[in-house]
Amino acid sequence: MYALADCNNFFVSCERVFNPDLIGQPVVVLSNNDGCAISRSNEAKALGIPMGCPAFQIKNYTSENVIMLSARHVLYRDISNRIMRILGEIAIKLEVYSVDEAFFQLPYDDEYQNHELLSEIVKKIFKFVGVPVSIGFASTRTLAKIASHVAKKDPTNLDRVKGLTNQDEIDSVLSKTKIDDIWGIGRRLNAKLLSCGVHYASEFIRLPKSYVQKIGNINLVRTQQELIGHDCVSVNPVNIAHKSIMNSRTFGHVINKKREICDAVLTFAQSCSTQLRQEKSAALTVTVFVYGDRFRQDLPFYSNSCSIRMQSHTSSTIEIVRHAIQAFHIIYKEGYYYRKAGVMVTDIKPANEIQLDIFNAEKEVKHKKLMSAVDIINNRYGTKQVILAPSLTKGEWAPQQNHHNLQSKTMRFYSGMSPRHTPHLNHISNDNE
DNA sequence: TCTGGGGTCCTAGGACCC
DNA sequence: TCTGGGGTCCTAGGACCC
Repeated sequence: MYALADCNNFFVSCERVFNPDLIGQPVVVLSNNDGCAISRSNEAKALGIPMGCPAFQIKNYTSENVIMLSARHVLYRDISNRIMRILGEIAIKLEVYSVDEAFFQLPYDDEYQNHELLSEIVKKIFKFVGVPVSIGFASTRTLAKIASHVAKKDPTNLDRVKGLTNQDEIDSVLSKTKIDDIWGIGRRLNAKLLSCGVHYASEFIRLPKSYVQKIGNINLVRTQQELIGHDCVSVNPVNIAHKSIMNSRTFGHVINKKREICDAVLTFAQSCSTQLRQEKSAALTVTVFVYGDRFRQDLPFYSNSCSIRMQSHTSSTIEIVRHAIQAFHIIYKEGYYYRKAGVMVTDIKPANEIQLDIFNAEKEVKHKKLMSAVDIINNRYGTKQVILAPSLTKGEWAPQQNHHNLQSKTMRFYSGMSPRHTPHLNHISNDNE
């Protein structure tokens, strides 16, 4: 039996932990740059505000005053960790799937016993963390996901736990589950399946395997098998090293000054390097991309990307930044306005599997020592205490975050954490750099 | 005026090999 | 005039997830 624990309206629920005045109000949490809605309270959903709704359009949905908040991902991560720890007390093979979701296996064969156990854990999480969680369980992860959906949506389900173990009940739920509510079926496959006359999960599971493979690919076949009850989808545990690491931002406004965009690229490259070292990994390829403003009709649009393969795998900030800047100079075009840029590192390997480059061995050893000193200082005194000198500019590109949840008293619980999560502002405010 | 960020996997097609 | 069969690897693009 797999269970899926899913936090309800997670980011909004986190904000409510710190500001109970938000309870009962229509609240949305906005993406970086205060761009669009990424989490909505039930009240906001009831007003018809869709996921991803641009912030400036929210008022079109209602005359009511919707509370909009800038996201604070550091805070959400911290609350997520607390919830995962509590789940870990009962879970067998906990798989943290995202910041607000985790799969795990259950200890009992008996549905009633499992239900009781999960009901207790839901209560415990709400008592100790303050975030409402729904849990579904079934014989496969895909069915567990549907069960958790049922647990969340059913108002008569007071303990927010739902088991889908009885075949008649599974059939009944699948006959009411629209195909785009199935985990693994997104916008495109939904459209394709609808055009084939398939509307509900119950219809989807009756399609011949070969036909499903033709419409989609092997993954869609797996999804179908999971709904039938064959366990064949797995999730990547969150603690294994990434295969790619990306850092990118939409700027607060369009920028046409090369120096400023380069400054952003430099910052992103530094973040990628730091994360690589945290994961004890090293990358071979650095990719930089720049992007215009796709919504501005009055400006010519330009976007491009460039990948550079370095001499050897590395996690050295100096090497990665150097190549990122090189790539940036290749794709930057004078005369255009830019709205977004990013850096990605790929071809990642564990650092201990890297062969020392015979021609650069001395430099690599030096960089390694320097980087570990930098990491020690930044870990002890706060991130970005030591950065590369060229990045000491004003950060014109910094995203906007203008909607604060002003609860300074409770925020002291989280001292040392940047409430606004605008990394660049942190280091310009430190004169002793 | 204002539209996010960060990941994974699969497949088709091209280049290249013998 | 006639031009095979079978592999591998890489990449871009498309799909999905939160």
